[in-house]
Amino acid sequence: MARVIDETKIERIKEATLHMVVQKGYGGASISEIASLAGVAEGYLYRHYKGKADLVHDLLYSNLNELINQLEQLLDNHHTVLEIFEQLTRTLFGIANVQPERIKFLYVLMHDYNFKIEESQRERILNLCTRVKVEGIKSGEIAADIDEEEIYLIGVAYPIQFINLHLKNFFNQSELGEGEIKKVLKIGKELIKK
Amino acid sequence: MARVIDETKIERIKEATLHMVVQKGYGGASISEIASLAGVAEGYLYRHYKGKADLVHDLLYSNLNELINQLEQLLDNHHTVLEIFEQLTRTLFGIANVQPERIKFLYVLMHDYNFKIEESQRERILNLCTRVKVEGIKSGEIAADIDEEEIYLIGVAYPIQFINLHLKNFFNQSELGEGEIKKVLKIGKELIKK
Amino acid sequence: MARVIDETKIERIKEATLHMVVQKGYGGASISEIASLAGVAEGYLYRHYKGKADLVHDLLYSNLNELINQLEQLLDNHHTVLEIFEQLTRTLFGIANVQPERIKFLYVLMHDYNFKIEESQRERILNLCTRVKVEGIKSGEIAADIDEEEIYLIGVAYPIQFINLHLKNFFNQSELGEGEIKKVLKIGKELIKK
Amino acid sequence: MARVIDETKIERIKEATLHMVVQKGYGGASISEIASLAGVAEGYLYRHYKGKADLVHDLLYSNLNELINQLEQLLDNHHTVLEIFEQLTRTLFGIANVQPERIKFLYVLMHDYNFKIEESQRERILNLCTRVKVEGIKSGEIAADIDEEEIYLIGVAYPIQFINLHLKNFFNQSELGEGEIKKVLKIGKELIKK
DNA sequence: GATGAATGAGGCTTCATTCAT
DNA sequence: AATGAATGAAGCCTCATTCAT
Repeated sequence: MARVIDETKIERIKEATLHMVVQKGYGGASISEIASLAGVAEGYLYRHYKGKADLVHDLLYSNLNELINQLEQLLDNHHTVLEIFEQLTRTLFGIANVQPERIKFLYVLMHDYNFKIEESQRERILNLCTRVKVEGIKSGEIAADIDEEEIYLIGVAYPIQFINLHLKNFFNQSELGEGEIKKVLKIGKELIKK
Repeated sequence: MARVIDETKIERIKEATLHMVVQKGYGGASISEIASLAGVAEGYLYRHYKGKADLVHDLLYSNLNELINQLEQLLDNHHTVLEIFEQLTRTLFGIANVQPERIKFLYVLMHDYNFKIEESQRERILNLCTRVKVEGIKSGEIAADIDEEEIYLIGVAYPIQFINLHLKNFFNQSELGEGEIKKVLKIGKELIKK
Repeated sequence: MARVIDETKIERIKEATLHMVVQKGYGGASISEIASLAGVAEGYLYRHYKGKADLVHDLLYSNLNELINQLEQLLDNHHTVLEIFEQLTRTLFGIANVQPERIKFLYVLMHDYNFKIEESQRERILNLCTRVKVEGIKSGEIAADIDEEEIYLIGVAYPIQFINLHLKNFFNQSELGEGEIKKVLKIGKELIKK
Repeated sequence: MARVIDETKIERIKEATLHMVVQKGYGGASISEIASLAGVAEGYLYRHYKGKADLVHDLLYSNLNELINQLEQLLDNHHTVLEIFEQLTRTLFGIANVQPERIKFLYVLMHDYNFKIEESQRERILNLCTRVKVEGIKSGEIAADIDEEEIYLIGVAYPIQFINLHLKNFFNQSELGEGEIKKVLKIGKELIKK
């Protein structure tokens, strides 16, 4: 009877939000700009999100979720730490090359002191790191004194940092090819004993 | 005499700004709160800064400057890459323990896609990395294929990332003692060949 | 058949509107809440009313109409002023005990400077007062200098005021029993000479 | 040094608020209309009031306060219930003739189910009624079974109701002269026992 | 020089109303 | 006939900035 919800609109809102948050940060991204960029009425947003915070939170949550899901699958299918690090890095580089703003978005919000990651997601990340640690120690790939934090820093934070440095052209090297993957993996490999 | 009072005011404004930006982010920090925290009239601020952006920019610039100066001195006095990495890490941890907000401030703004570091500062950082690279290769401490970027990432970005992960209690480990320094240096050491 | 369903819908809309206006005031009552409370589509409302104002206006009109009709019947069946006052008060108390929201609704809107009572209804009320006055003077129950206004104030406005003061617990007395009816009537009786 | 607060602006805001609330009710009165009527910037309001509710609340509070103060003085200076009622009525009529909107304002908000009078003020009103009751019973002017509520209704609510009926031209009698005072007092007198 | 009163553009949000289905 | 998705004007409010004093 009534119009059907136009899913492309919601998709456009998400894209526009991602874009604006990356361009101007959470505070600088305005609802009116997001709406106009998405080609949607300002008020329309509020039919799907409680407000700006909800919108951005939701977007962070789902992006992170997708990433975590990929990581979990990755852990299910690969068993050596080296393999895992490599696949993880390739995954992140893959996103960066196809949807650089998605990586920027995660990067910007993960470094914002006002945006806490959902507790459940923090726990899932922690669990992933524990799995890597346990399997790595069992197989003898990594030393016994390596902890989750280092795995996270080297496996996730470092590649993201690396990618964004490139996207920002900080060292005037904007490519993100096989050579860059190698560079990132080099650090990961160092972590692995012997 | 009048000058002295002024300098105190400017100093208080800088402290207040640092504090508010860290607590509430750039967008959330309001001029009126900053002024009242600094015990200064709102209008006074505009006699010294063109506006809020200018104020924060200036603060980022001077904080970064101080840090870069310290790094330059460090390079003048220490010659092995290992030493440099260690002193650098100790410097950053020292700041984190005494003025955690300064580290948070740098962390937050360096990751913001709005706040580009001054070109001159970027160059100075680049030069510092080049010096480390050159001396490291000359002394045989690091491999020939290491580049500035990696030195920056491992020597600066990684420790800052590490510190902030702790300040955020992401892995429920908030201490920043000798043990944590060791952990950070371990990665640095891995970079150094054989 | 379809008609029957319609009537229920309209009825439900009226109930929902009454409820929401009483709970949140005219401005605070939203069409979407009213529609959802009535189990009706928002758009449906606009097939029967020009808008929110029209809806509420109509509701005020019909409620007032019902009350005026009751008063007219009352006047047809009772002849002494005293009797009329008593029956009138009992009628109002009756409504207040069974449908307190109806009394609140009338109370709220009759005192709102935006909602003018329809001219035709004002005239009917005036006529009712005139009838009471004329019959009262004829029978000698009330003084010749009593006018319509006083009859309205004492017979209608005063009881409604009294009831709402109780519904608001202004004097911490929320009951509306025989004792309260007596109290109200006492004032009415005073109006009646000798 | 800086500009001095322009008290006339605050005064104009108060007047404009009173006016708009009377004309359109609390919900219908908009900040932007109030500000423009007062000839003041919209944001200026928020330097003195937390928001719209605070502004209107404050205005209701102070208006009511002034009235209650007058009533308290009145009670201090006049001792028979009759005198008190008369002076009270004259006071209210006086306001109505000079500042009709003040009376309308009180009338509108006292009948709004969303605006509760401050508890302290409710208590002061209650105390005033108690004083009248006690003194009236002591002097034998009023019956022992009269309670505070009736005193309030007859002494305050009834005159206000009466005045507003006139201001609304409900019975096409807009004058508020000596004759109308007499009419109101007649009801009051009835309350007083032989 | 310094103050803080005042401004007003622009932010977020609500909601009566329209209209494609 | 009925729905409810979509709109956008308008509401409340914040706050960087200006400027009279």
